[in-house]
Amino acid sequence: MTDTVSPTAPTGAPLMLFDSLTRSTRAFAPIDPTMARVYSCGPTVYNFAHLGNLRAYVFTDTLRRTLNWKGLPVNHVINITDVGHLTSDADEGDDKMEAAAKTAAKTIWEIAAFYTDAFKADLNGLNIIMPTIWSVATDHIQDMIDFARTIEDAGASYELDSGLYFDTSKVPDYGRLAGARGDDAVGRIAEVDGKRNAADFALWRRSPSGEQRQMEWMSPWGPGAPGWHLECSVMSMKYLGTRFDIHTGGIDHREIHHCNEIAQNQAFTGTPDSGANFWMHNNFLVDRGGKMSKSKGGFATLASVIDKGVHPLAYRLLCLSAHYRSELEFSPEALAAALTRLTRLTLAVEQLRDSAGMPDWLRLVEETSASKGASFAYQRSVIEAGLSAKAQAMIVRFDEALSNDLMVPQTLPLLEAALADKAIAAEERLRLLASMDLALGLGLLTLSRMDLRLRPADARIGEDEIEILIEQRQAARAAKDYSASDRIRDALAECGVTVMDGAGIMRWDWILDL
RNA sequence: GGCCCGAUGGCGGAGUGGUUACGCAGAGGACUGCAAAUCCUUGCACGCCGGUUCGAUUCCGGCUCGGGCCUCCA
Repeated sequence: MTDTVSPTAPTGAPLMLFDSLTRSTRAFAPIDPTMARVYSCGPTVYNFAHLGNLRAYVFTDTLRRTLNWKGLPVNHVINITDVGHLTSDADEGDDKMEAAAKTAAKTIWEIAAFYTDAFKADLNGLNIIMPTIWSVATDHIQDMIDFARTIEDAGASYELDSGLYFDTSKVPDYGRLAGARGDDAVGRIAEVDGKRNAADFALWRRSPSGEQRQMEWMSPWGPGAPGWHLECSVMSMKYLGTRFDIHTGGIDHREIHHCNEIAQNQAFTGTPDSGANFWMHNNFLVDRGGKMSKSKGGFATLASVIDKGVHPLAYRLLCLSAHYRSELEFSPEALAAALTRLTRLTLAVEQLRDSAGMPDWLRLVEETSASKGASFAYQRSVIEAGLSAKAQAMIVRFDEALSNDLMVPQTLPLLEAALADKAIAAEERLRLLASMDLALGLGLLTLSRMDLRLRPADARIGEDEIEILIEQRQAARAAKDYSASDRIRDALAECGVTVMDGAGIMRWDWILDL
């Protein structure tokens, strides 16, 4: 899914992005003016992604869509970390994991494949554009060994019984990304005997003698597995070059993982370059207890959200309602609010589509986006051709918010105002929606109200049965037998169904039970 | 223990030295047999104590509370 487009310089307001390394917001300019190169730290695939994990990819997707929307194609790499630490994982008691291992997958490799697929399915559900390249860690073991060797040759490592370690004192400015990271601030790290500096980390973890790991490879430092910081250095450089535009990841990577990655990059290239021009970190999804945990609560995964009858795009909208650098407080109520908001947006767009018919621009957009490859720049040119001055001004404001370090929460009121502004022709409002939604990725042009009616997993009544009861109730109402019609309505409510007489073909919906 | 961040109405969440987005919920109205859905209107806030200032929710200091990283983590 590369963006196949005639490259254009980014348009509109200058794109300002916050760079964690310099802790400042700067104008973004791609190294290669025809293509932005972005690397995103991906998931470790030994379990389902929970909603907090997914927020990172909604963020990355928003970044990518914004670059595209502003006219810049993106070469995007996401890694899949399938080198695990299963031998020492004290995190037991996860039924899903065990159950899945027992039923669906037998080997560690099958488990990785299973959760990789599940992850991709989640991304699909959230309208997240797939990366240009998925890079799988275990496909790059030899690259990692070669990379570590270069670091060793550069004299930035040393060997201990437990493996090959990176000497963080050999690199300038170690820990800059983390802010002043004192070498004495060790806290609760279990010390490894012989480490020269507290912050030193493993490049290669040698298997303990006499122990066979589930995943291990031969190396100049004996059998074992690569240190996990290695993979991102290796794969980002392999696919994007020693210097690329943006590296993204969760804020938890800012202090350690990315510091180590930068150190490796510097030792490898023999330069003070961090490797990326911008380091961007999304903040956490939290609940009242704090950072969303792996196994707590009924809403841990996107699948569980769907099981509740909540459309996954409601979760995307929830993510979009907060800035990526702010913590976002998750609760069933917040999710329900997002679903209601999404529903009303969908309704508004459906009405616009009804009154706008099928203008040429819309047909063109649907054809070209369906047949893949049409750039946002091209689609925007089609959509926005001949917009009135007033509508253009709305696009400008939208662009300004987006360009201001992805101020997406501020774009939502703009979108809603555009949809509701009776002073603008319906067809033109639809154009505004079409353009804005390229960046927002809610899929509103094609989403229907009916799509949002998701059957809860625990529903106890069939749709056919509901339709029959609805018909009976309509008949009773027509006969003015209101006690009968109310009885049916109550019966449906008992089954978790609400009737909506004034809602056209919808007629009924599931009652959310969060 | 070390380093760091946050505190906005019932909930989520923007933003600003002086007129304080937006969404959800609530309230009122329209519609409805009554509801629901929808549409219109609308009340509600800036943790505490000082300081700077003509004026602070916005700047500074302290406090309290909450959270993150230091081990794998989005």
